[in-house]
Amino acid sequence: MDSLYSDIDSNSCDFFPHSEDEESRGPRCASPQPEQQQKKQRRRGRARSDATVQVVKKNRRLKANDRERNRMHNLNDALDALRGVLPAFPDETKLTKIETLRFAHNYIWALSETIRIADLQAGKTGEPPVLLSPCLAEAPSPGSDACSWSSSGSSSSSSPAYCASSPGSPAAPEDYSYLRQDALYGFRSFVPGIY
DNA sequence: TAGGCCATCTGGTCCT
DNA sequence: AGGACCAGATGGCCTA
Repeated sequence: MDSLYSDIDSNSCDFFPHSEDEESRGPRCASPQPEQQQKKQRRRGRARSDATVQVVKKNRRLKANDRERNRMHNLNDALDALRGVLPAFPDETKLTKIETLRFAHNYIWALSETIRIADLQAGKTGEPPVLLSPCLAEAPSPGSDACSWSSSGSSSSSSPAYCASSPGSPAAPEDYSYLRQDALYGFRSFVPGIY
């Protein structure tokens, strides 16, 4: 990497001719040459243009690296924003990238299920449908105590517990443990073939 | 020390 | 042509 630039520095006279005229006449620093030296000079001229191309390529690469870095930073910012809207875990450990995506996926699924079951129950009882349980509606804010996210408690992917059965009486926090458990560990049973 | 996670670089491909 | 996107490679840091 340094060698490229050190070449340029050491041969700065041969690079970046001031004009096309000078280019056609040969290197600026060159003195009148016999034929053999002129051939040599042509080779040097070729080498010079090659090196110029190298420099241009190098600059493009550096710019591309910079863009790629920014792109990845944007991606990480978006991932952080996603972590911000997901329920915070009691242990406050930062989710890895893959965990964040998996958890978000399952969290959306769980919310959808909550709506679906609430709709079903509303249809049974004749009550107006409950879109979101009071508990779950408050739960997503990180650090919120409205629904603490217990790592203990029973979890069942086939028959998860919901606190929306009685809108006026939020269920125990343990009812949401399946969310966390399934999000990170039992996720595959929910969405087969996602991996 | 091995394995996981991450940031960065890089070359290829596609799109505008 | 240049930028965006992607995947592979690499090296550093951290943890069990």
